[in-house]
Amino acid sequence: MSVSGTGDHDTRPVRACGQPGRAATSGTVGGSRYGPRVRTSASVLHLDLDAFFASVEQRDKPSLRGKPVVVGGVGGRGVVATASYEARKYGVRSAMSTREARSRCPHAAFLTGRFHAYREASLAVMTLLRSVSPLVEPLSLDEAFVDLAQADLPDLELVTVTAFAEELRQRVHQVTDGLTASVGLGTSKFIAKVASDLDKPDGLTVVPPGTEVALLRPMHVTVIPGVGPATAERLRRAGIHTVAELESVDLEELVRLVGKAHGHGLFHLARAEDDRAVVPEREAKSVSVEGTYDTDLTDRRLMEGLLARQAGEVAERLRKHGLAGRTVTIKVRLHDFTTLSRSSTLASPTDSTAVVARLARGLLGDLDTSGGVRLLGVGVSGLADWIQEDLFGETGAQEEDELPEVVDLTSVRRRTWAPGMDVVHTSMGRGWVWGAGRGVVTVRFETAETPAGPVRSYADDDPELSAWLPPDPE
DNA sequence: TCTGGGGTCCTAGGACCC
DNA sequence: TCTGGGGTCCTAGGACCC
Repeated sequence: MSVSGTGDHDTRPVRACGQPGRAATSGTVGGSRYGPRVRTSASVLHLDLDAFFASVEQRDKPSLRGKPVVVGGVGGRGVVATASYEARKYGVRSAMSTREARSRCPHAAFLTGRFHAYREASLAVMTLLRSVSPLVEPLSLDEAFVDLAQADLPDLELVTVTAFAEELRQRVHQVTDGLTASVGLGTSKFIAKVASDLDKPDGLTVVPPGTEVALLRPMHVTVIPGVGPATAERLRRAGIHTVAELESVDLEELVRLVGKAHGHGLFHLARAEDDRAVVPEREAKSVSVEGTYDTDLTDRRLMEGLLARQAGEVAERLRKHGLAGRTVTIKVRLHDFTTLSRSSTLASPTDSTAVVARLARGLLGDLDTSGGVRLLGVGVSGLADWIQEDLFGETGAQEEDELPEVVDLTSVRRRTWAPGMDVVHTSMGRGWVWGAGRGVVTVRFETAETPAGPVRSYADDDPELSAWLPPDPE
């Protein structure tokens, strides 16, 4: 265990937050998620499992222990997801191409991921953390914040939280059958996360309240989350390298350099001002599937087939989670790595393979792919679950006499769907046309179980829908 | 034959409405 | 009436994170 930032108690005015654990709201800066109301105790914990994927492999395969292990894509265009500490000695790093990792460390074991095993280990850790505090915010399979102000502790004194964190690390080791974790403790998410990085692997770092700024000042600006290569380069050109230098730049100048939201964020984080709450259970905003192919694709029919398959995977995941979305986006990376996206938004959410696939195919049609394509992807965003989406259900179902008059099916013509007027029959039963556009018809069903919905979208050449339609009069 | 996959958030311009 | 804005939604692209 180490305690950072001895001495040098800076005189930064800290506005005390009466109840240390209370979920803090955003600061005074309009729209910014950061503000000066920092906790007075080091009650935010950040836990990071060390070299997670590689460690799971070494745990499950004793022959790999003590040896360089690289987990990631093993194909021609694969990259490293995690390198064991033995492999890092040879310069192997996350996000490096597997090709380069092989040349740096040819004798390493190169493995594709066993995500089932990782998910299982992750679940064991997250379950442990949730048994300790209701406020656990996972960031990925191997990382989480824990709000100790909501944990069952006698107080939040430094000695108390430190002993608690040390015990927690040991319990992680037990429930995962030997994995190690690095832990940071601080007065905010930002500081806890910086702290967990200071003593890796298998370490604990506590940043005492009041010492944050002194800790950060000599560090490079890239310690700040959100400062990646592009932002670091902009700052470098302005002569800003360290947090101390960043702290000396006024807000207007920062906004001019990196934009409004980012500028406000950097302004506060450079002063260790971060009152973001630990938020458990965030709702998904999008679902997507993408793939990079070992050789560039040139055959349009093949691309359409691959997109259709991805559309099926996306739609299946949507249905599995009871979600549906209105916006379908395709992603296309050309041979020269230029990346394009095209999207289209429906009148109402869909979880249908046929609808997503059809839209994806149409969107691909807008693009020139003659030079070859290395990546294809499909995503759905604008998510809502059915119950939330069904606004009529919220406000009360439409009464029978408010429903539009039934239109004689023989008068229905494709491409002239009239929302609220036309009635169609599908395998789900009779429904009203709810929205129409871009070759997609959205239907709202009246059933005994769900008087006001559900809503479902179909392509207008979807067999499930069109089988019931009268012949096109044209 | 450098450069994954799953996400989140932000920006900027145009359409459209009041 | 020669000249508005503000708000929201949509689209495309980019930065960033693990």
